[in-house]
Amino acid sequence: MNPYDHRYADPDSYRQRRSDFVGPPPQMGGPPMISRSGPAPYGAPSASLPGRGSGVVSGSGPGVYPPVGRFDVGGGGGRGGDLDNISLPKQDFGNVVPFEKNFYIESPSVRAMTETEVMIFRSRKEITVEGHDIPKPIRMFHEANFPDVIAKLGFVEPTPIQAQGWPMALKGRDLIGIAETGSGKTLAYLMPALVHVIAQPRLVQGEGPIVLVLAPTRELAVQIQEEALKFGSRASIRSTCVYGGTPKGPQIRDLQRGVEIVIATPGRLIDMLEAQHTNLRRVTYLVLDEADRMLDMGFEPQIRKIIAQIRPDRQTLYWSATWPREVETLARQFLRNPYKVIVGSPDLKANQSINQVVEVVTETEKYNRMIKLLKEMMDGSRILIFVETKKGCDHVTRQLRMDGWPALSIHGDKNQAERDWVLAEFKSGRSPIMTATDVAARGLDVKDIKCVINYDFPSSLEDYVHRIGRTGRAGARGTAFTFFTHSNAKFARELVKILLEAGQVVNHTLSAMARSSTGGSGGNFRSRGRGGFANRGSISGSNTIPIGSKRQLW
DNA sequence: AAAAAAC
Repeated sequence: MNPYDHRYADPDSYRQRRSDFVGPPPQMGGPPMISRSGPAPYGAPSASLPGRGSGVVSGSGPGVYPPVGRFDVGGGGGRGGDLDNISLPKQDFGNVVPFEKNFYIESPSVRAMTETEVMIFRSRKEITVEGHDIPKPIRMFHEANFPDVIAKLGFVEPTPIQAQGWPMALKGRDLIGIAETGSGKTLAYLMPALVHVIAQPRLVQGEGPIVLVLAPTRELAVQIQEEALKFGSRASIRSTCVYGGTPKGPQIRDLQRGVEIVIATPGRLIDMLEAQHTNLRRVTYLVLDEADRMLDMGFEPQIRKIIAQIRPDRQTLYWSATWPREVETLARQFLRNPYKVIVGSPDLKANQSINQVVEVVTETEKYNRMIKLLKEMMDGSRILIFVETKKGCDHVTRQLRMDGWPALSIHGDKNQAERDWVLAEFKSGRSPIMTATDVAARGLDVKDIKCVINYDFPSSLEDYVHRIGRTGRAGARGTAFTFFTHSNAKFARELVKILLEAGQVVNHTLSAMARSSTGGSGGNFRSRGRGGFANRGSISGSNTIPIGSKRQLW
């Protein structure tokens, strides 16, 4: 029996409710209804995809796709910079009421583990731990001693990050959790979050959330909340998602009715705080998902602002698949005596169940190369194509459609209604090809993505790892094709390391580039990305390596 | 020489 189970003895007083933000609200003029009969024949689009409210496509071209391009520029105005100028009222945490955060009850079976058994378990699961007073890992779900109300969810064996992360998080300690994409990180922090909420005094009118989860994209925030709803509802724990590009009304309503868990993107949350639609005075469990991204230059000022609103004795948890050395110092500014748990190699690592194929090509060869790949692969399963810029993304999408491929694109210059719609089309398989910028690089869990194509190499190796991690999820296998040009030479060495570590065959042109490249780790994380010129001249000729045959690919 | 994140 868990000592905290008696709290919230009257779960009925919690009105469980689904948020209604999924799907384009009509007032936004979202993509209209789709009428289709049966799956689209590939290579010959017969689907009558809708035009958008105001911008119906001219009838020329193959099929009537929604226009490629941006629909919502101008309306939104500048995000980012402006946000950094907002200052929120300073909070006084001098006299806060203490709260409970240590809920871990070590099971007898866990206590019985000898140090040797613990070592063997950790080494077999490739778990590395740091910190003081580290709890033993659990081997079975029931050993976490979750409250009954959330314990009966049918789990048997926790994933490695959960096996070690749950006891750590349940102890109420700060935590840096690093594990590859698709390894169960969301539940690794959501389950302890539910336990945490159950043990806190009930919310009263005017109080903000107890748990705050921050995420770098709107789609990811929505996805996390879907999980929070799925598992929180059993314990009558309410959650909502606060993010931009969608009307504020419903979000304000949720916040004011009271929600124990808020999942948010930083901009809209700051907006809500400024307008005093909510406050963070009751937040005692803070999660940064994709934490390295949340702490990079674009986000850091906003994160600082938000964290300054939260009591310093909170529990703070960072999660990511990638954790560049350079963020650690900054990251620890917001942590107290944290644990660190790493699953797999502490180096930058890719998911082992992904076949990674890198081709060295020239810019002009990319498109035709991709078409060849698509022809080999296209059987209706999902293919995700990453392009570096929004403009490039539109360009590739337009080209694909003109050639008859059922492609839709998602990026940050499209309005949220279209982003939601495109993602839904891709998830359902109605539109099996999605082109995207890095808005889709992190965290998105779409089932059965057969293949990721990096049409452009990303601006960091962390992004590479996240992008290819959209395939090969939850134990399935996947393939990632990457076009690599001379201008990417500075990444060659590190890329080869990642490939070797994942047991991949490295093509010799890339090896040659790695040997002659001056590029080290790609520079400092916080200034990485742009700048730096490739080491040209050391590579001669165009060295396209033929891609493998079909059977080799999956 | 970028993406993302508010209105």
